[in-house]
Amino acid sequence: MARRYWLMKSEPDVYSIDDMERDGTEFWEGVRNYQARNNMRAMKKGDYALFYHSNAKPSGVVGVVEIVKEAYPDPAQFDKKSKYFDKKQPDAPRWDCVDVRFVEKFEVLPLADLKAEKSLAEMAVVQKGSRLSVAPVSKPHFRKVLKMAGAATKP
DNA sequence: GCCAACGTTGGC
DNA sequence: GCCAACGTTGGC
Repeated sequence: MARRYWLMKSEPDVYSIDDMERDGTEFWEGVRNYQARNNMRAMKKGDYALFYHSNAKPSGVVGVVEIVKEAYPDPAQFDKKSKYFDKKQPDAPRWDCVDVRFVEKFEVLPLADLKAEKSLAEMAVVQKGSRLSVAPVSKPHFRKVLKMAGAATKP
């Protein structure tokens, strides 16, 4: 099965690419949107994802991570102390997370640059009002973004 | 901080 | 099942 590609958003105030680099491997908790969750469930070990900073100055792609563990129930949904605790269904897991490993960090490639690049017009993150925090990325788009970012990672 | 674009909830 | 109200995301 060929490797697939994704984009994962995180607010740097909550969890940044620098945190990712420091931690090396981390579980991607707190996804509370069904479409995003379903995308995570489709992830396979070895897939690559663009690490995207949202609500940042500027927002944009800042690095690459690799999926190292496929979807399993997000422990945060059972944790009363977590802000991701699921009050509605604490006994019936609805939410999943995956484990990701830091691969590369680069200079932020701003959303404005992605929007200005015509060949990326179909990419989910540049669509108006896109709120999807975990989205698939086509191989050509993934390659293009890496190239624009001057990344060392080879798809 | 504002607000557009969604997604979810809940009354009916 | 409809849809208004509400909550959240995220660019600017």
